[in-house]
Amino acid sequence: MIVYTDPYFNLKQIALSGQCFRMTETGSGVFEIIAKERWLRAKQCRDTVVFFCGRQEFESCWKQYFDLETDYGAIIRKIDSSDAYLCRAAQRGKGIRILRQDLFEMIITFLISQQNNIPRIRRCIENICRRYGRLCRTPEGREYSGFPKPEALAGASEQELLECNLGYRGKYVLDTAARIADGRFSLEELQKMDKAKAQEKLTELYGVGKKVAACAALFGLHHLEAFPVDTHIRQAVEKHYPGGFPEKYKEFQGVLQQYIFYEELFPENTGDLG
DNA sequence: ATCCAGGAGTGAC
DNA sequence: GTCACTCCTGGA
Repeated sequence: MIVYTDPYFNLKQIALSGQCFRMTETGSGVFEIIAKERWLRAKQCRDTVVFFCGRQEFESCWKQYFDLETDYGAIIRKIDSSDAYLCRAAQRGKGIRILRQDLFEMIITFLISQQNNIPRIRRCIENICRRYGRLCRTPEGREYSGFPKPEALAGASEQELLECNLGYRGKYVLDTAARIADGRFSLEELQKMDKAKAQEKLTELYGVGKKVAACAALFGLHHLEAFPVDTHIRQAVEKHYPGGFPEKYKEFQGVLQQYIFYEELFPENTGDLG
């Protein structure tokens, strides 16, 4: 087990930030996270997080997953001190980090997220994981399902995906998984691509528009300048930045988007430190 | 009941 | 390029 202390790392805030749908709080401050086919339990108390895993797994997997090498304090210090709204949002959501999640998982996840609510997004994802993901076991022997590989999802039928509760999004997921599985669409190329170009390329996928592409780039490619605009963000930006979101934040505006999102959806005391 | 939720595709103009 | 309409579903 690994003990890690950082004032800019809060599991509860990350869980509420809407970037990870397979992270659940199973007890007070205790979280279980599934990423690809890996499972982790971690417990937070104030600024300290205990990872229930070995040094090797922490170093090779979770340290990177939680982006622990990036200095989020440095990002927050770049916020204009005269911008009271952004300062407050960042202060409240300072424990959020941009997780380095799997690109395919992010594309499918945010395809499902469109015109959808969080509890149902979770259910949809669990459904496809149970049906098409590899069955795995926690160190204690409990079963869980990994996120399906492109080939596994590509082998689904539209009817089956309907049964997984995906609704009209099923055909998007099916076509996208098929194109990635058979190589018509290369995720490897996307990794090497210029950042602006990568988002444009993502929208070539059936069912992927600007918003989903931005989410996939931010959470799956760690392109911090990707700025997903949903209804909440659009309203907040219109209200606080009538001239548009400041250009000076461009290279890390995806992080700021997370702070704004958290501030708008969880104002005041909800979702505070665990 | 109607509306809308963390959108995108399609066709009409 | 910009509408208006539609797509499943469930919760308010």
